[in-house]
Amino acid sequence: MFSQRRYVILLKISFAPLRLCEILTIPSFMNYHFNEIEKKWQDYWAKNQTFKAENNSTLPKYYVLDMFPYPSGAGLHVGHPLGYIASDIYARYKRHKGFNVLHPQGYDSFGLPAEQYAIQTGQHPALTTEENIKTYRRQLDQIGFSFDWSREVRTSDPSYYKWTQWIFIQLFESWYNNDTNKAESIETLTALFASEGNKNVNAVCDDHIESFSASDWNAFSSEKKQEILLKYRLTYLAETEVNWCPALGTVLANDEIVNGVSERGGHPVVRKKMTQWSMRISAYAERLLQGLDTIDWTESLKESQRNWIGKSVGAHVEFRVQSSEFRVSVFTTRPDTIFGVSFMTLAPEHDLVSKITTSEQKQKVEAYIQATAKRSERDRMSDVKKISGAFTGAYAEHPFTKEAIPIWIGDYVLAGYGTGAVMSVPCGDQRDYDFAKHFNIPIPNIFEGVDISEEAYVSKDNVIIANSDFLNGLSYKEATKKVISELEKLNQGEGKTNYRLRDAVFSRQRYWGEPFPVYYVNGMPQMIDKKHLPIRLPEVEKYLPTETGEPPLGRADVWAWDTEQCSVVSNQLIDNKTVFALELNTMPGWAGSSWYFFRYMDAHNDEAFASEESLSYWKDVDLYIGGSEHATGHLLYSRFWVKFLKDRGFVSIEEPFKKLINQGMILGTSALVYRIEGTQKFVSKNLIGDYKVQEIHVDVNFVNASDEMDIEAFKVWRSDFESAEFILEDGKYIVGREVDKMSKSKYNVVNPDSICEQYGADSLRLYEMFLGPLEQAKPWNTAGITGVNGFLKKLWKLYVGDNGLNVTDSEPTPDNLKTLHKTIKKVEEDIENFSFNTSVSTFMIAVNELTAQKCTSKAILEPFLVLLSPYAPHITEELWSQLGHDESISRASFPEFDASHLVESTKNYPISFNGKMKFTLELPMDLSAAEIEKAVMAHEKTMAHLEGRTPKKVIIVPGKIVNIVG
RNA sequence: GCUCAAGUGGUGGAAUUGGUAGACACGUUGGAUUCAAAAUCCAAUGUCGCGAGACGUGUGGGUUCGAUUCCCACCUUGAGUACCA
Repeated sequence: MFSQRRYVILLKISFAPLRLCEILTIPSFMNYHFNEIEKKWQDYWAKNQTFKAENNSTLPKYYVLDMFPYPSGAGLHVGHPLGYIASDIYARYKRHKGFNVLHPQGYDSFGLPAEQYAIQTGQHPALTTEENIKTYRRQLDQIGFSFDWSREVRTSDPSYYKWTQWIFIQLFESWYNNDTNKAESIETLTALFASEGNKNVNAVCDDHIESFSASDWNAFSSEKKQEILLKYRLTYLAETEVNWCPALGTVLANDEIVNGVSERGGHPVVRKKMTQWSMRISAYAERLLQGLDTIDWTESLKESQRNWIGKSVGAHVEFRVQSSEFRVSVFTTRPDTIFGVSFMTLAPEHDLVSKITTSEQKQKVEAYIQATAKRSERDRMSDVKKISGAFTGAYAEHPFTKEAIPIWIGDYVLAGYGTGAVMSVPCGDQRDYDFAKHFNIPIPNIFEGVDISEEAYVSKDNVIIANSDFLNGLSYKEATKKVISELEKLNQGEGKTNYRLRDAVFSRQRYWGEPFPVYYVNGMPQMIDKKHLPIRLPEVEKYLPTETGEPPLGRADVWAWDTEQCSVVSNQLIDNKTVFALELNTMPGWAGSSWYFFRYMDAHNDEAFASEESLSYWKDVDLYIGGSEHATGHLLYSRFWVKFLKDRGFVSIEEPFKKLINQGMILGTSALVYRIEGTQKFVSKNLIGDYKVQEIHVDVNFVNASDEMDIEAFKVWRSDFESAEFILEDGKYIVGREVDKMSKSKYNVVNPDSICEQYGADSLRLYEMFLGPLEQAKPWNTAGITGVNGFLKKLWKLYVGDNGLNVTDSEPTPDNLKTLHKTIKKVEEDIENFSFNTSVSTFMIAVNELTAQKCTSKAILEPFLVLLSPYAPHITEELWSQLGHDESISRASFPEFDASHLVESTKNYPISFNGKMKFTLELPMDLSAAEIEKAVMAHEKTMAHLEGRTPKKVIIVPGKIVNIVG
């Protein structure tokens, strides 16, 4: 692993470089020249469109998809292709197994980094994106993926985002009917309104919608109607409190915020009221939850979606506020504890606060509200433990006892969840308990035989309610049922299910995203007619949003859409009599990625996002591979859009991704050198001792497999190290190691280009799989690649000898057959279970065995190539063609496993035990009678324990029972 | 705090209806080849012990003829989530 430079020096000082001689004197076909082979077959595949998938076939379909990449400027490092290699192996395997495989690739090419780069350099994001895609494509091509590039999609391509805009219009023209439990055309809603008003409409919609009759509706003005409908549409415009990130100049969705700061850049985020487009994903909360049970995803991923959806079952309860008209409505999961309520708490932002606060308490309450408003989201999160609050002076009335309950405000109650108010039961909730203790509020105990002197009793299990009138003696379940029915009688509550899932904000104040197909007339949003799509991004002079949040599209004078309607809607005509204005926000990053898997089915369709035929043929993604960072973003939004498209009859599937695998991240192994503080002396790792040293990351390419650093390369690396001195151990400088994320700043990035150059793509593919289990995070270490590289060289030698091809028509020996068939069995099992790492070992063992057996039989060596070809497609393709095949090896079918080649010749030894039970011992033929005797004797005791069980077949080897077969 | 996942040699990791722990690879050591290096090949390589042998899968218990595997408690690490009523 020495650098190229060092290698050149070695060549120079050696006057008879043997390697060159070898190359000069020996015919080239004898050695494994991966560079030539890989180039040759990559060109062949491209030219022959070997992996082009057809939309109709008598073969069964199989759709293997990777999460498409965002083409960043840095290009690929060795961590990126991991998932692509795994999916490629699976796709190639499925082709061998006789499936019509769809395995496409594309780019999620709208996004913030291209825009940031544009802001800094003034270069148009489309240009940098194009450049980056070229680099990605070159890097992907050299790894030998079997993608069908004829179906490539780019989310920033107008012919693609035309359909993203189209789907947006569909969402706008739909509402969610709870009675039919699906989205319907907005026309069915207006028909209902016109015939019976909104009394009987059971829709997912905004809160606080006034009720109206049919005649009211028919009398409403057009604007009024639009305003009402907006509250029902699946994408709607609303003034909501959003996560505003001033540094990025845009709003962020909940899943784009990590620990109170923006996921990208780590900038602070504040709450701000803005008018924004939102997606009514909450309508689908229950179906998104239920659907998880029908798909084959990892439990942990399902769990994080379940947490995100956050279903909680409980009750909605209303408390009258004494001597006023107001009611405080709360959501609780513990209605059974209603007799334990000793106070109520409202979020400081709650609407009622200003209305019910008494004049004596006004000053304190206002001071408290101001103090909490000042604290950012992050501060509020960081001192969770601090208890604070204020008494409003108002009292609520208990629905059953009619006792007065003081109403407090406190910032431990969140305005955004439930109703923003809670009924506080200190004996049953720890936060209520702490609050009560802090403000000396009574803590009545309503649990039988439970000590609450130190903390609240929060468990729902093994609890008997006491001191609770008609609930006494009941369990949690019984009491909950009972109290809900009593509340319903009083018309002061009902059973309710709450979800944590919020509607998703869909507007971004950015340039590099999909424009909305929207214009406004008198403030009301209108969809631009579908025939004018796509609405293209206009040219602007500056890509930066303004500080106040005005989107960069506002700078556009001319919109690049040359239709009649354009001239009507264009901003230039804003002074006309009717005021038209375009929507200037763009869509968020997840818009384009929420449906791209359908576009691959029919990527060039101009009439629809995909034809009905292609949609009904390919249906859904059978296998989806990608990182787990999309658990609550992309994977949830995609499922939402698919369910919506199904409801409206555009697709026939309920879930887009049948099986999903998260590949683990490949980490970098950083190398560290130790500089003695204040000097230019570097001390080798094991000699640090008492020196005070400073750790410095050094380029991993200067370090070999035994952690020895190339000192010369280090010195020329950076000018300030030119005069470096070294304290060596055994003449070597040994570096320290540390595992980090791969990043430029740690100098631990390994580029697939240089790996392909030095060892070849087949080695890279095998090694990435060999590193460890697909789903696990694991550090990269280039040193180990010599192992798989050596394997490929051995493989080549097995097929190609000094005098040409080693393969003959000779009969395979039983040993040959055994090696082949155990390999078939293992590899097939491994691929089906996605344990690609262990099959690499299996191949190595097989090649060693076949080499030792001096196997030349075509009947063995030919099917063996097919087994290996998903993993190492280039070398197998080359050998396949040398064996005389005209067609690509990818057309060959997977060899059939035949168990008879694995079974040792056996003889059954029926033995009886205690004169009653009979066991059949299957033993290898070559076992001597004495050994059998010994085996049975050694397990006399064991047998005794088996007595009384159903007789079984016992397979044993000397000294041990290996298996008990039922 | 809660939820989930995982702890095995110097390193990455094998081993499941409970049955020879450490496959395979890296690294290390020794040898062959070479003027020399690279490459290649052979051998050794869990720990202790000259050896027979003993010990050994995070810790402590349990079930079992038998536990890396199953159960309980704990410790550690990683990921997600966080005042969700």
